[in-house]
Amino acid sequence: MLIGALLRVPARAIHRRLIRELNAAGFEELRLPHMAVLEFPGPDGARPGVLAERAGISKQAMNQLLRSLEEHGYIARSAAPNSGRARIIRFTSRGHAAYSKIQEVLREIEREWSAELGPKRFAQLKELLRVVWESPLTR
Amino acid sequence: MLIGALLRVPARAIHRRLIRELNAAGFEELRLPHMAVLEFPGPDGARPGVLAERAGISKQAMNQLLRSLEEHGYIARSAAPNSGRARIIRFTSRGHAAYSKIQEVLREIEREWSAELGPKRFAQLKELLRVVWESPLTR
DNA sequence: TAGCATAGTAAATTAACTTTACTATGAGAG
DNA sequence: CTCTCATAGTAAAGTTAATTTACTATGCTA
Repeated sequence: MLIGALLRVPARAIHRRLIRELNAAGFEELRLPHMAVLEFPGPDGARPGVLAERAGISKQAMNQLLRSLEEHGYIARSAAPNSGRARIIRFTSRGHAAYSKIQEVLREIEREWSAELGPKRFAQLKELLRVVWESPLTR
Repeated sequence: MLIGALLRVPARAIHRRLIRELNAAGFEELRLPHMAVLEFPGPDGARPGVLAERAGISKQAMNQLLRSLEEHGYIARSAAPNSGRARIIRFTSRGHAAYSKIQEVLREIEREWSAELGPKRFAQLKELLRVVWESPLTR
């Protein structure tokens, strides 16, 4: 089994479960594409262009996601201080609640994995992934 | 850092690199959605409905991907033996070549990761991911 | 053999992303 | 100072990809 499938399958399982549990928790408008905005480290305080780059989509596509999230009351696009053109994304309270829910589900998933692998091996797994993350490999 | 981001970011990096290198190697029609068909363990010998379930998309969506891949000469949809309605997907030689290219790129990525982490830690990482894979966690 | 479930397909619709195009701001050259 | 050019953000149009709806053909079983 090559590394592609080994990473892809669990990553996708987590993604789908997040959406499912968010929808069940009352955040019904959230679809998979919205996760590009909400996932770690979240949009709060960031600028649209930075979010687009993070997510690996165009600024225009990000703008559509942001507009959608704004219409549904998750975020606000406000003018940045000290700058005429820059914008800053801010969570509304609903946005904060959704983001907290995501964290909560992820922590629950971590508990489950930890139970399955044992705490020691789970910590090892996270540590190895962190090393990969911080290396130039993922850029 | 929670497990979601730790898995998602490298998985996406691999995904994008695969597309990039496939396109550069002459498989120019392949887009990201096609990967749902081509990624491990590949469509060869499988039935459309099974592929759809694997990829987590509807049978209809899978059918569109298969038609697109058929039009571009990667696969053939042939009637399954001993059954009137079932179909079997078969790689053409071009499809085989693309699939081999994917394997090749993945092995190159594994070499890079192995060099970065060291062979021992890389083997550990794969082993831990394999345990996760085989557990009920990813279903 | 009638009724029903399943596999596969297709058309229409909806959703999501890219391409193209524009405005406004800011930075630097002259 | 002001002209030019690069950058941030946005929007509309067009394209691509997905779902929803609907249908045919096959096979099972009551």
